[in-house]
Amino acid sequence: MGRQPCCDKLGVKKGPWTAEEDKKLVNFLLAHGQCCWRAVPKLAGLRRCGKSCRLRWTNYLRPDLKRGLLNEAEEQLVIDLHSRLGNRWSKIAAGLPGRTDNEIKNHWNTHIKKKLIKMGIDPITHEPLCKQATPPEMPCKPNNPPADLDMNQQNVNIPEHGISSAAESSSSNESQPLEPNLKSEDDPLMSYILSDTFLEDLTWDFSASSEDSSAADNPAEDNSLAWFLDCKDFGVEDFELGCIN
DNA sequence: AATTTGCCCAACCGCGGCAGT
DNA sequence: GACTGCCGCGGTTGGGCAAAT
Repeated sequence: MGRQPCCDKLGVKKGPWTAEEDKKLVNFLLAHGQCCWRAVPKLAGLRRCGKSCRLRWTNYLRPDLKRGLLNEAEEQLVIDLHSRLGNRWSKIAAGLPGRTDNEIKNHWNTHIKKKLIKMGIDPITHEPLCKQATPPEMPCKPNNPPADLDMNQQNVNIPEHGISSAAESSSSNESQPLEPNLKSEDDPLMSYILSDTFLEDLTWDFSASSEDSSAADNPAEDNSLAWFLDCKDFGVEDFELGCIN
């Protein structure tokens, strides 16, 4: 037989994460590290599947993440890496410390792609659109490049090989810091994580996990204790809690 | 001021590769 | 070697928000 399923389909919460869930997950992972995603939700006292926890952690909660929009240099680097790697977002993200594949993918789809198209560059091949079998409505050259793209005209130097001038291109737009980056103090959770209180708070508080606020509202779900006790199902004893000290 | 429209991004879904049994 | 499950990845969705009307 194979392994046990990663999560029970029943009773697994979906949708947006609450601050309380974030706190539990961060507490757990910072205290014990990432060992086995399947086990994390139960050990952390969360009604989520391991996959969801991993995603939340890697895309949002990791302390080493940069917050806010990609700057010009990063954007240029993404374009360059994409021209060589294609849609391998995880590989691209590896070249931008502190950025996630999801973030880069989103930024690409919402910003960069449109910019390139407006500039007459195919966002897939990175070739000028006029070199290809262009749709009739697609101009070879941007007829009226929007003013807000002027800054990119000289910057987006689609590379055929090697990293293009990301560094120098970034300097040309320093006067316009797109948007203020989200500061940690703006985000209650990140503020909490970075605070001394958080570090002092790193306790193995399983009792907290058993009091799910939603359970109080819904007696049918008030099986948190059973849920937590269920940990034995995948064998806490077998699970080498040596990684959890 | 109320409603509509469009954009952005966090999160979910499904698949492929790898590893355990 | 076959089967089963986990992990990681890329694609997609939908809710929230701001701008436009």
